[in-house]
Amino acid sequence: MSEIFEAPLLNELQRDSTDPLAGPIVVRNAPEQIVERLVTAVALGVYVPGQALPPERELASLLGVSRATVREALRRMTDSGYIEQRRGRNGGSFVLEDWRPSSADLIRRHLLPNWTRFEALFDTRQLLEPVIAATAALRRNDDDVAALSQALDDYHAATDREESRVADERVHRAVAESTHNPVLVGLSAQIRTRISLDLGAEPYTPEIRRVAAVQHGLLADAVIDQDSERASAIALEHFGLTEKLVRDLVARVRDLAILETDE
Amino acid sequence: MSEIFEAPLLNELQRDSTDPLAGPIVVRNAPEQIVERLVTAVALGVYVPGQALPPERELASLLGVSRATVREALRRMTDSGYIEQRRGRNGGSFVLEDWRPSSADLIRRHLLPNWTRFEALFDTRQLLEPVIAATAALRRNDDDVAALSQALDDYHAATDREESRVADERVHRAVAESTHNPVLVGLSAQIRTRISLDLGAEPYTPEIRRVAAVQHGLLADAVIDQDSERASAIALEHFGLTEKLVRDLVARVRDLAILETDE
DNA sequence: GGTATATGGTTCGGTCCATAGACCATAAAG
DNA sequence: CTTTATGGTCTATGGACCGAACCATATACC
Repeated sequence: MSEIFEAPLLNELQRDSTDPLAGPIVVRNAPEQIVERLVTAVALGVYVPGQALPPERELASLLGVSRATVREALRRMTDSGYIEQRRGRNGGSFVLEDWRPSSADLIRRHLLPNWTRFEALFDTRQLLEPVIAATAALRRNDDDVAALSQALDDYHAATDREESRVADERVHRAVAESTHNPVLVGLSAQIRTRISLDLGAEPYTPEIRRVAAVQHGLLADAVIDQDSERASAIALEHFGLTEKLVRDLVARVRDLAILETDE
Repeated sequence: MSEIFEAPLLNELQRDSTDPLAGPIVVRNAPEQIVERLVTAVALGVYVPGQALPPERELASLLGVSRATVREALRRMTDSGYIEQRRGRNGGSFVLEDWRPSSADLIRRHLLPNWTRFEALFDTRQLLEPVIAATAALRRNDDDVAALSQALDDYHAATDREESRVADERVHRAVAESTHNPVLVGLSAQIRTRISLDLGAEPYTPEIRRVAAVQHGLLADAVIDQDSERASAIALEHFGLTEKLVRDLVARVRDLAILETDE
């Protein structure tokens, strides 16, 4: 009887949710969704630049979709310059280097128009992550401790920017997973992905990496020590820092945009 | 360049988000989404039993979709027994009474199989709502105070169960909106809707209504007084109460299910 | 009573999306 | 130099959604 309720959980959050009938229905194409998943996978570090995605036939089977549909998704990513497709044996769809457009140009084109949505996202993260950290500290078990330590080690072993970014992602995920609440894990991951994607990774100057490294260590330690208050405080500080960085960055770009003549 | 990123915000949260490639791609039909919106609208009290939804042609234009598609959605809702369609002038799609299947039967069929997802939802709500309440207390302005007072008045003026449920929804929404963060408003509303839908409204025995009424008043007062700690504490207690009620309910039903022979 | 009107009910042709499967082209492995 | 794993191309089929017209019915209004 209620089979028609099997709907996605926390969907359509960009709409003004005060009137459920406002706004058009958008059917999300299969290729569209596939692009989103693949891009997310790269953003989360499942595939790194230079690496090949699974072959088309395998993707089709993994995603329960025809090969033509997978190809359409990959075509769009190729067109947008995010992957490169090579033929022949040992061919495949290879993630390109530097496909994150973390330039002032991107910020002007994408970030400024949607600025209010962004502020809400950052705000939500800063409210949510301390709770997640505190909860993680209260609920973490031995497996979580192991995962946290491992993620931290990887983080410190990271040499270049890309490795560092992937390790960063893993630390935050390990914390979220220590809550043992899949909804929270998903929320945290999606907010991170969204911010990371739109920004072209969080601003990762060497200086930031040093500060973040310390904070990650403190955060993980607090969770391991089951000190929920400290975990919460550190998370608040950590995400407050990244928010401040983005605000500074945007402010600078905005000033630049005012000085320049519009293209 | 980045136009392919214009994707829904917090989507696909039911998937295991550790591997972005796991799980099939599901294209969400237009009718499917329309059903979801209409059902949500009723759950939120935009339309009450006995009332007619907008005419098909108007819905089609509102939702930016063809009339055939709207009709398909309404057909499904009719088939499922949620609305009744009447022809002729003054006809329309009328919300049926008692279409919330808050029976032990529903719980056995729907709630028990998805129990882990449900626990995560409740858990998330209990973690999130105190933060929302506290933030609302810190940020509420005079308009919010007016909205809160109005919602509270409506709540106390409510006579029957249905009115009470609608007013309940409005109180919680007024609190969420006092945070001035649309993402939080959406999250809170969607968690509430989902729980309410799957449960056939939260368990609303007269006794609960009395306790909830008091707590709602305290919550609104705390927000109005800008006392974030009290707001947070009351929210924690309030949602802890509803969670406990559901757990008791389910436990009772589960016991019944064990005693009965399976159909 | 009769007519106008607002609603749901039905039908038809068109377009686009996705599927399934076969086959071609290419480059590397063996 | 053959095999093989990959991407590239084509065609046929089914389904979803659209747009628009037209039918059926019950009420409002004259």
